[in-house]
Amino acid sequence: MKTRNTRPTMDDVAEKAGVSQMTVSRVMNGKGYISEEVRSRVRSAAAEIGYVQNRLARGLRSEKTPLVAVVLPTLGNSVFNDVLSGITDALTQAGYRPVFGVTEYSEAKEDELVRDLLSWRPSGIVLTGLEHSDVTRAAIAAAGVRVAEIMDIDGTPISLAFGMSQIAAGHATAKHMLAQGHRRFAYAGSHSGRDLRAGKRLEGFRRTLRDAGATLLSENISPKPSSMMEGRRMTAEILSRPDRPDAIYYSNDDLATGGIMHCLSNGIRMPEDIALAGFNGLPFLEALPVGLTTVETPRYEMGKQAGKFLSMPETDLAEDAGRVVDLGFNLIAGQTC
Amino acid sequence: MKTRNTRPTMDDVAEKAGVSQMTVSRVMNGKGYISEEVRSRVRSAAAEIGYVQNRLARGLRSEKTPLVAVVLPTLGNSVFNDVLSGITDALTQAGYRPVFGVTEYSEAKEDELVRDLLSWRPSGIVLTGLEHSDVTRAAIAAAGVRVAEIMDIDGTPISLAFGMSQIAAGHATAKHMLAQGHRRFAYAGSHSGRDLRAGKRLEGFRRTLRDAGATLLSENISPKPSSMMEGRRMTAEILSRPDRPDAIYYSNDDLATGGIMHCLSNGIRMPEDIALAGFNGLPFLEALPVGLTTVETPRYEMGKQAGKFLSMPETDLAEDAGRVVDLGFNLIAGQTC
DNA sequence: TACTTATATGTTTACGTAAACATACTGGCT
DNA sequence: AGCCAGTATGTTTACGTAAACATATAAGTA
Repeated sequence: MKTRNTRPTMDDVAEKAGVSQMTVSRVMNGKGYISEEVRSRVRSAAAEIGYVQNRLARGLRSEKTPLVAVVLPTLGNSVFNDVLSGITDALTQAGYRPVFGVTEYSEAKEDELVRDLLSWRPSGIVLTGLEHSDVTRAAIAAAGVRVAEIMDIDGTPISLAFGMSQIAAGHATAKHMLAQGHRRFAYAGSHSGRDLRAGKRLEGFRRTLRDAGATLLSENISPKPSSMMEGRRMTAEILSRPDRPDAIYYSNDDLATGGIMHCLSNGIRMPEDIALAGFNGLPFLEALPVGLTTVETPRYEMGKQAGKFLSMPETDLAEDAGRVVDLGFNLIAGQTC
Repeated sequence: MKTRNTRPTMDDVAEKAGVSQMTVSRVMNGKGYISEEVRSRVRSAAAEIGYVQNRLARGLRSEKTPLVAVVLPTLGNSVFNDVLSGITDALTQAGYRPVFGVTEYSEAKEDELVRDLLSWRPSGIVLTGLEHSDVTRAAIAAAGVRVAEIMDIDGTPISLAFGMSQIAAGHATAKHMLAQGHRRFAYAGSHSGRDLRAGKRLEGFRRTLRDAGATLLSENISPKPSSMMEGRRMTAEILSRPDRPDAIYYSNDDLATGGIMHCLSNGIRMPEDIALAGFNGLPFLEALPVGLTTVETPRYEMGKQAGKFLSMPETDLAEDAGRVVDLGFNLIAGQTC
């Protein structure tokens, strides 16, 4: 008799139920033929001794796990909260679990993180954006996991991307601002410009201004993470310069909201004195005294669809390779421009 | 010779480097004595064939994993984004990874989720709040994992809790509102009242009103998740009743912000016509036209400390058992009461 | 009747790793 | 010279599970 003080295993359940370990395995996983009588005997034996399966052993033996690695740049922006929420909902529904980490917009950290997450032998991985190092690409290819890239569709995905065109969003914003008669622009971004999606929006924005003959006076990039306070500070600084713009494009709503705060506190009229535009379409904007012009994005949906894709029973990946699912965006014309 | 098309293992690295598998293991984990020469040979062999360790096998053999299970009620509230962010930061620093799931404020789902997460043999688990079923308690005890409970300290933790007194927060808010001369109150909550922390705040609030002889006219609980829109709707409804309160206590800032929106849209003055108070102290409140009276909580810090605790090298758990770390809160007196 | 087929269970083995237990070679110290 | 401690490696084994391959009984079919 074994008086181990380790956690009960299938062998313990088997002994208790008077069957073989394999029979217990079959009952637990609902595979193969099991008589009702044995099934219930095993079930109650398991319950009685408090058996909990060991996923490590299961994953090792079966060479697959119900894990999906999730790589996000940050949790400091509620955008990724929505994305993660979508992913989690979809995965949970299918019995999968997310394991995740944040890169803080650093490629080196992404490499490291992806490598680490792959060591759990997940069946899928969610990456943010389409730009990834060769190291990461190689590691993913070698691991043979399903991949979903989210947020961006301007480029060639490894497998399938769920997102929207960041360039088009920048373009749309510029077009809207130009249509309101603004000609002298400034840009305000954060994270030292390491946010590549923001960079693409700026690219689309810049190009559209150039085509229209308008000027982008300055591109202001803070090394800090984005926040309302930082947006406020940056706005104050931009507006204090001799070469004053008549419109500011922010890389996101947090910064832009800081801009609104600065203007309200200083009696600067929007859009007469200065026009502002943000990006994301966060819910709290509705409660602001001034409606911010912004671009609403299907964040939850991106996560949801990516999660669904990764938790789908094996479909033919080849046919999806390089494809893109454009979930679109929605320019919301507010009162700031 | 083995021409497998599976992923490379330590055996493959060992063969390539001309050493034993155990030596590879030692190099990878930096344990035991290894000569510089062999170390570099193994390293380059591993890099060359793209070896990635198998954490499942490692965890199975060593009977421990660098995983921490995280159980949150929802991701639909940015509060838990901050908490998760703190947890993730602390864990990542220590080389741990979070695996998580959401309960949607359901005890049954918590039981199921905890059981599932424990099957990964995590070394620790983060739970939200102090109320857990016997099933969950038993499973955790049997698993022998370290436990950190967050958000709440009103009760007896399984091991160690990082949070603040929800009851005291409700009390403080009531005290503040009473001091402003309000006497007739209404409460607005969400999630069908399944949010137990909100329940405790209400309890503290209710008790304080009673002690002061003030009346709580109605407790309005929406079955929906909290959101600004729902708060707005509820506020409209509460204010349309014959028995009109002169103050509303909301279970959180989202609902309260909806209240502000309703008042602003309908020319209802705050606090003259109606006083409002929320809970959480979310950053976006700073950008609202009216400063909401609320209670700011150390969300990130709760997560951070919980994560740190769980990723600490084995400390004596017994001495911590049942202890509580009160991270406090901060009542912010705004313009709404 | 013999022979398939469906049902129900058992036995053996391998998944990749690290713990436990060898083994062997160095150099310094008695 | 003999011995011990430190350094550097190897061999065997077990972690808990499920795949692969038996085996056995009952029921249906040629």
